[in-house]
Amino acid sequence: MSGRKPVVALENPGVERAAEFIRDAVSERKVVVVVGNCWVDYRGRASSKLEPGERIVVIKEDGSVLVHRPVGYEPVNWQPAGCLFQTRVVGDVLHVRAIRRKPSESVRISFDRVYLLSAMSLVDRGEFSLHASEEDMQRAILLEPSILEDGLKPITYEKKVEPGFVDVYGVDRNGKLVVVEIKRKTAGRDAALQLARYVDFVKTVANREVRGVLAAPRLARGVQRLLATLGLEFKALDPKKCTEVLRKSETRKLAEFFEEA
Amino acid sequence: MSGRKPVVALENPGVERAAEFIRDAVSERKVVVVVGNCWVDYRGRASSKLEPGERIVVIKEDGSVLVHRPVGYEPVNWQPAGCLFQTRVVGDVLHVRAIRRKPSESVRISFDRVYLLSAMSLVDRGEFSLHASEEDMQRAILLEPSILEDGLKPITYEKKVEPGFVDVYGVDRNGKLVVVEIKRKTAGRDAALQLARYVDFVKTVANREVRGVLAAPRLARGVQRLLATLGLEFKALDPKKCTEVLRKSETRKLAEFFEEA
DNA sequence: TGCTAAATCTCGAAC
DNA sequence: GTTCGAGGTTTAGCA
Repeated sequence: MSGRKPVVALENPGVERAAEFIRDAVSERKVVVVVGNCWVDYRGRASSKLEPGERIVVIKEDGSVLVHRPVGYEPVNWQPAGCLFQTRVVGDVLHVRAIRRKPSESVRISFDRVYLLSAMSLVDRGEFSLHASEEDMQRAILLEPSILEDGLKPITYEKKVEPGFVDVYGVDRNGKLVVVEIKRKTAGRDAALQLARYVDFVKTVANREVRGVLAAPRLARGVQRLLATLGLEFKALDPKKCTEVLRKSETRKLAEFFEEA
Repeated sequence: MSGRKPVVALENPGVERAAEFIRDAVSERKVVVVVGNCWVDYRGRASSKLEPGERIVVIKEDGSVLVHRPVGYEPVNWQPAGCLFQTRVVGDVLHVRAIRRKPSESVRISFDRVYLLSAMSLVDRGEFSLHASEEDMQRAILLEPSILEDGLKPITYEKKVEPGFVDVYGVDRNGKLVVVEIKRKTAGRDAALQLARYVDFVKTVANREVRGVLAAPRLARGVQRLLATLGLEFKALDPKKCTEVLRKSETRKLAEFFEEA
């Protein structure tokens, strides 16, 4: 732990020193950050020219490049992962060129001054998750059933059936019963089978046709076919859209909703 | 020039020192770059959680924030310009919170170690231009006339006529003469009137019917009606599509093209 | 101000 | 590999 030095930084290196440093760092798959006065020429899907100014340039270990001005969310120039790099000095100017195949394009960044140059070996295994709880998604459907399908009218939720609880239970625009199973992330075979059991149970109790709808951000591989076999349906439901619905209707309470309906 | 120090950097500052440094830099509207081990919680249009890992965080002078992992073009977390910042230390953890109103959201970045911390006053007045010159668009039409309309056959280009030069001059699928006027951006009334003059000239010389086509990314307001009045046509032509055509056919030379035709 | 269309879109999954 | 669709999309152009 104490032996590791994740970041090495140089202040105001000459362009020759900087070129050497960048070449080494890129070949060692390190992340490189360069702050300096530069201009940029891009040619590929489109073409662009950026006149000189002071910017931050990031070269990542996967070969992606970002040129950031002092303002703005977006990079002014960039290149996605997979670039090859050429670094060389011509006169007093350091040229860093990122080359990409398919589509064939290149970004050339030219520095006449480098203020800060650093190379880093970053360890980042942290998981990233976008969440919207299953309960959030359920509440969103109850508040705004049209996000699932037009004309859907929820009757109850968390209804007890044989094997467990039906997430949402309602009637579609044609008066047909609908059982909805919600998954907050990719729905697997288990979700499909669980829904099938619920549908079967409701069918025997109600003694009429029942639709089964699996609502999830996406389906796992092969589950679409399984659903077809089971006579069930899939409806893509974006957790973020649910969060939006909740935010917009956060003044309306669930209780009020059912009173109105 | 020699007195200006655009970038100040600290290596391995403690979190207390880092907090103070960031507070000062942000209040002075400097750009701040932090490299360290951090985790991120976002709540707003959606919600997200990023487990600990080593990343690069950039806070720009306009109040935008970027959290970059060691790979990938896109930031894993971010916030657009206009954020307010809270920086504080709790225990041994440095929390930087970016708050945005409308939509109300916040990103909290928590560091337990900072490897590199720098603040910079960058001067960037350089102009950025995405180009596809009018000449590029002309060459694209000559190489691939179908991007304008099927069956179009160019005869010459830059043809001298009374008031100037016709960009492209050709014959359509029905053998009718066509005069094309190209504009690389929104075409205004002037472009329409210029085209009208060219068409009139060619009509008097050729003594037969002549179509006038204005090729541009779009029309300014009211120009569509003016074109109709003048008996001219508009064809949307995307500069980027032209660049694509040129890239795909860059081995074919213009001369060869005319020899083949 | 809100909507619509484009972006050097990027990114990932399905086919 | 290519195509298709979503994104905390963002951003720019108009009604």
